[in-house]
Formats: sequence, structure tokens, C-alpha cells
Amino acid sequence: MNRVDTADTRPAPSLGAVPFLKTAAETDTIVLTSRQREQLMQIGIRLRLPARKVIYREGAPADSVFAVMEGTVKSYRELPSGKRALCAFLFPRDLFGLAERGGYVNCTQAVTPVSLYRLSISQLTLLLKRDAELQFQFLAKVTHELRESQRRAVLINRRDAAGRLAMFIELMAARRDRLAVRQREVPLPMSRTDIADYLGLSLESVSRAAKELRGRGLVKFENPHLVRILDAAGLAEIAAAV
Amino acid sequence: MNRVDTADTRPAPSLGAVPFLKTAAETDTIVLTSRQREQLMQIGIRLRLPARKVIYREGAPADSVFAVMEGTVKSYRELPSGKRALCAFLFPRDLFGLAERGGYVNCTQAVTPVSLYRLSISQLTLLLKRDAELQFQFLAKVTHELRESQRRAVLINRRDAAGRLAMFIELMAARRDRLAVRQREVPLPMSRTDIADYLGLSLESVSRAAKELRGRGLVKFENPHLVRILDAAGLAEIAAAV
DNA sequence: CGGAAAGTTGACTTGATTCAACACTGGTGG
DNA sequence: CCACCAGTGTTGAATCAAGTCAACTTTCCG
Repeated sequence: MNRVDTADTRPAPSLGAVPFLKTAAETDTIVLTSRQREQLMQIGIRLRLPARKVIYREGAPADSVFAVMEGTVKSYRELPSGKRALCAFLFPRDLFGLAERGGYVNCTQAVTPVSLYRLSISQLTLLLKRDAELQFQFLAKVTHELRESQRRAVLINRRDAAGRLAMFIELMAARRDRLAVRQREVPLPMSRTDIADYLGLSLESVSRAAKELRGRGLVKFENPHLVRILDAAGLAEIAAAV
Repeated sequence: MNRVDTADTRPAPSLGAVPFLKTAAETDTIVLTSRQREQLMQIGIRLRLPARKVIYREGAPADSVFAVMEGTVKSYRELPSGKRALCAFLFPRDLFGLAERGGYVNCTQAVTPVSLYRLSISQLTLLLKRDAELQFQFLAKVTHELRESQRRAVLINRRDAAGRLAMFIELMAARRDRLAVRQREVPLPMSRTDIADYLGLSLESVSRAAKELRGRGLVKFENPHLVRILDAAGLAEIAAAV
């Protein structure tokens, strides 16, 4: 408040979501007013974490909600068998820190070096109850994440590994499109194991699926963390053929 | 407002969700004030629909959000192949009507005869922006649905049909517990096909999984829509062994 | 440059799907 | 009252895709 312009010059948290209504369709991103961003910055602290850093574990006391500024985070659950089920990848403008009865419901870990905003839940609650407009942005964001979660559930219902991977690549490409240039190059910051856990496949199946997509001339893996889409239509066809 | 007490005597919409914080842990249900219920009733109308009635289709213009009063609703997506992927079953105190850019993202259909509250999205938006406390209840509810969706995603990641069905029965039982008596009898209002589409299995696999659970003496199917849990511990063991 | 982690490939196994036949149920009409 | 019929659910046999195990290659990072 005493430094109003800092909201524009210092990195401030923001949220990305597709809106409920058609009227706001021009943008995919929730635009927070600089006052709102300033308010969020006041109840939160900036955090930089190295890759692989565990941010919190399932069941740990939940006192914070996090907004991703830079980098990629994964949210997962450890299963009794020792396997892990990935619930979501989180990118800039995403929110995480889902709690239930005061405890986190997932584990989260940095995939790449990340920059986060850590917001105190109790302070955020107060703020949201005071500022209904800001709360509405959060409501839109959580709704967006619900849609994404459902989309993933539909995705992993598929039987064919190649189709799942195709959908995944499209998902990552769509995210990139939303952010910036419509490029054919899609970065995959996560490991094959992470992709496998996200798609509900074995590591080897992901590898074989990648081979098949490559064999059909749909994509080219420049390196393990960068795919180039060669035939967008062909890829879309496989991805859609559920 | 002119009939304040009607909120208690006439059926009014309510929401059920596990809260974020431990402090409110005593109850699973969001308690709306009678004023809030009255406000919701004023922007909505009561709706009674027969079983099988399609409530809305994917892509249709989204102008309403629905609260379930009685009965069961299913939310699903029609896939290009003609299959359908069930996203969720909705029970009393649940909310549905997820929209994206002004269109619904799923189809919804009544599984049993249902009683719904239909709330105008535009009016609800105005109301939520005026009443931050009420909006917070909606935020909690959507968050709850996000958790449920993630839980289901973990569920269908499993390989074994029997385990999935066991989890499903526990899910339905937990819902019942929350509502009322801790009974061993769990009603399954939906068809086997619906269960199959929800679990990501074929109809036959559900049938065989049921046979296996029955064979192990864990459950007894009194009839296709009513399971009795005979060995809760054994069922839990299979359900947990992911 | 070396060692460890990550990714790929191959051979075999397993479990769900598919296709097809059959059983059960509740409602209708002769 | 019973026979029929359609919708729903069950069971069986063959197939096929993904999992597993194991060997190998590539990439990454100190």
C-alpha cells in the first residue's frame, strides 16, 4: 500500500484459469488488480527451491497455499505398494496446497528449480472473506483445476499407451500455446518416470509409446525433455481417438 | 426475507464438504445460515426429474448450476468411440454444472428420480460477490469435489478390477456413513454399466470382480442395487492394497 | 573422464477386453 | 395366470495390450 507500484516491478503472484462465462473469453488468465497482488504479496513470502526438493508431504499440517511463479511442481500420492500416482503437474500461475481437515492430501515436489509464493492459509482465508472479488478469482482457479483433474481422469481411462502419450504431449503443447508462441517444440521438464506415473503406465510403456509416435512420424524427440511436433493433425487424431 | 422461517420448513439447498481446516472438523457438512439458504432459494427453482432424464449435454450453453436435493445424478463425457467416461456420481448436498467459456463440460443425467435446485449462474455470481461468507462455502465445496476427482483418478490407476470395485463400494459406504447410520448395507443406485464406466472397466469385468469379492466372503449382493458388507476389514485390505 | 541415474529395448507373463451365449427380472398382454 | 419380451446382468473361451524382469545404452553431472 505504501509502495503501490512495486506490484508491477516485483514479481507478484497471479492465477491462470479458463473462465466460466463466455463473455470473458478473450483471456485465459485471471487478471488480478495490482491492489490484489499487493495484498497477496503481503500475506506471503517468496520461496526459491532447487529441483527435487519436497515441498510438503501427504498428511503434514497444512498451513500454507502455494502459487507457482516459475518452474514445474508435481503433486502425487504415495501408494501402499510403493508406487506413486501423480495427480498433477503445476506450472506458473497454478495454485497448490489442497488440504483436508488441516492436513495436505498430496505430496508435492519441485521438478525443476522453482520460484513459489507461499501464502498463509489463515491469512488468506481472512483476506478472501474480506475481498469477494479476489475470492471469486480463487473460485475460478479451483474450478479450473477441477476440470483439469477430470480431463486427466478421462485420459487415463484409455486403453492404448500411444494415445495417452499423444494426449499428454498435446496437453503440454496447449499449455505452452496459452503462455506464448505457437511453437512445435514442446518442453517436457519432467522425467519419463513422472510421465508414466501421471499417465498410469509403466516406464517402459511410455518409452514404447514414444517409439511408436516417433515411428509414425508424428513427433521427434530432440532430447528426453524436448519434443517437436512434426504432424499436429496426425497427433491430434490419435489423441482424440479414445 | 418476508418469510424467514420458510428456510427451515421448506427444503432448501445445502452443501456437503470436508473442510480445509482441522478446527471445523466436527462436521462434514457446510452449514449455511438460514439467510443464505433463503437467498439461494430466491435465485433458484426446485426441479423434479424422472430417472434417466438428461439434465444437460456437453457443450450446451451453461446458464445454471444445480444442487442435488434428493436422488443420484451422473456426470459423464461421451467419447468419440461411443464409449462414455463417467466423471462423478452426485448425491444430495452435491453441486454440479461445471462450465467453461459459457458451455457445460460434461453431460449429466438423472440415475434415479431426482429433486434439484437450479440456480442461475449470473445471479449466483452476483450473490457470491456480495456475500463472501457464502462464496467461501462454495469454494470449500468445489475444493472438495477436486479432492474427490483426484481420489477417483488414483482409483482408476489401479490394475486389478476387484480392488477397484472394493474401493468403489467403500466409497459408496463412506458416503452413506456420512449421511446417517453406520450400516453394512450399501445402496448402489446406479447400473453395472455406470459402475463400469466410472471405474474404467468393462461391464463384464465389474461382474467378475463382484463375483470375486462375493467368493472371498467379503460382500453379499442382496440384489443388483444393494450390497451388504460382510467383512469390512477384508474389503478395506483389498481396497487399500494399491 | 567416470560413475550413477535415466532411458531404451527385448522376451515372457498376466490380466482385462472382447465376443458370444446364457440367466434373471419386471412389465405387458393374451 | 402364465408366456413372452426387453433390458440388465452373468459366465465362458480366446485374444491382445500393457506389465514385469532383465540386459543394455544414453545422458547427465561431478
